[in-house]
Amino acid sequence: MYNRTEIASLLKNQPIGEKVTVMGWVRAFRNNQFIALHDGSDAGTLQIVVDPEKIAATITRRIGFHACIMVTGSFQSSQGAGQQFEILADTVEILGDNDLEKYPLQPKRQTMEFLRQKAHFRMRTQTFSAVFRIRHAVAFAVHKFYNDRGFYYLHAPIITGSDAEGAGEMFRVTMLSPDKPPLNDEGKVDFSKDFFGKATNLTVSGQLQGEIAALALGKIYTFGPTFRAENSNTPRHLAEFWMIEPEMAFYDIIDNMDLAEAFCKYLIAYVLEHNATDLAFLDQRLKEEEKSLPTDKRRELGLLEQLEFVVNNDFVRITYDEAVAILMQSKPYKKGQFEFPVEWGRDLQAEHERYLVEKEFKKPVIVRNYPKDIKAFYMRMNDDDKTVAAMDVLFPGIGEVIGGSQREERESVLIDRMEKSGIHPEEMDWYLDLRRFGGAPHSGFGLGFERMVQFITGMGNIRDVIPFPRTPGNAEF
RNA sequence: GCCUCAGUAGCUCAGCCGGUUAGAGCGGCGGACUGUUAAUCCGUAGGUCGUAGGUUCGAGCCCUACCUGAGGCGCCA
Repeated sequence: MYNRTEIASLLKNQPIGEKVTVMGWVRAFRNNQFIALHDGSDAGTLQIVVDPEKIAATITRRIGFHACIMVTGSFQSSQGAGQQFEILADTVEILGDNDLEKYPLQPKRQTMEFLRQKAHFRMRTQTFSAVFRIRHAVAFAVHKFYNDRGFYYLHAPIITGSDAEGAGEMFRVTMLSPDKPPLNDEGKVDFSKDFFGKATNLTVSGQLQGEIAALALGKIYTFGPTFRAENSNTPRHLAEFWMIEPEMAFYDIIDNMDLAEAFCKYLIAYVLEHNATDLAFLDQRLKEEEKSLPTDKRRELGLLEQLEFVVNNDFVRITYDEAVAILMQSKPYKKGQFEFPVEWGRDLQAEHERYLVEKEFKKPVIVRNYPKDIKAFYMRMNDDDKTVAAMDVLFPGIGEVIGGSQREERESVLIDRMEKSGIHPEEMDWYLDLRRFGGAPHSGFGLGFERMVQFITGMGNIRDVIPFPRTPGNAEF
């Protein structure tokens, strides 16, 4: 076995004077003498000092950018100013040469677009290793948050047979021949001959299954991949993304909003506490990037300042009615600068949401009680008979990070809403059963995992916070 | 799906009104360097100008189509 020590452990335990072995990749080799080595265990690098009298030139010649090496030597306080510790190398062994004439990465700033094409190498960069360490931390914090509050982790199915989830275009799952599928009497594809005996798709939401569980276990959450076959080409959409969907019995829309706000703040606070070095690097990266922008296009708050601000301030809570009233009083509305009309009954457009979050309140905003006609059938009808108990959490920069609602628990109202939405109640009999037999008031929401990671890391494009992005026309790796 | 912009060396870009042999920085390669921190210094090799047509005496530059990428919008998380 390898008797090696991780860099993170050395920096923590500081075994001054001890002989240690480290393995990792070269980030820089300066003055033919100083190696900056990283092994993924820590955001930073460890300096290795090479004495040319101890290490042969045949070895030092091969110490290049991102070459993999093993070093044995003594751990010491550093004489240089840039770092606290270093290893004085006794031996250096090349574990993996790197042919720099062919290697695409370079020790310099490279664009996200270029690195995205090299997804098998991009995690080696400081930016992406920081992003993916934080992605891990957020995922872990999700489980910790719910576990600590008595929620059960429910594994919703990836392949589903229900076609009424209503959250967007679905990817079909089939084993039928694409050339000659079996046809029924009407000349249409006969999915009864397919693997599952019916048409099946990749899930667009675990909510409906979540409701089943919540009405037995009380409080549950799902956390898994979700698929949307929408032709969405934006920096905020993926065809395959991860979603967290808590569902709670005996929660009304206000309880639901309280949980959503606490959840967002917890995730951010967790990363602030556990990934300070990574965040500091990303904060700096963002500041550098914004230097090239005109002053009015720069963020008002730095990344760290913004995260602290969100954790330490209450989200603004307004109703849809209030949102429309505020927008109608706004300068851009009066000057005719909005592209889309503001009118009760129309959905809020991205430009309207951005005005509320970034100009009017300058903090996260929760809008609730939307007109029934622009929201899904399962959302609970309010007493005014015009709005439903839906809520969206809007974040600066990325827009909607959470969408949720109190669910309609009254069978007759639900059937009425289904019929008006063009959904056949008989196809969702099991869903109606939940109301018929011991139904309970309940609520839930969905949080887009990548959007939250995007907000926390300050990355501009959602494709840069998931290891292998799937978008229209792209499924590499 | 709609709209806008872009594609020139490995990367990031410049290239004037269409006019000789297409440039720079970084990176690579060769060399120097025993305290460097985006190391530095000297030298050097890299190009079918996204693809296919067209206009023209002449196209990196103008026109058309397509491909790819980015941004905005819509759909949403």
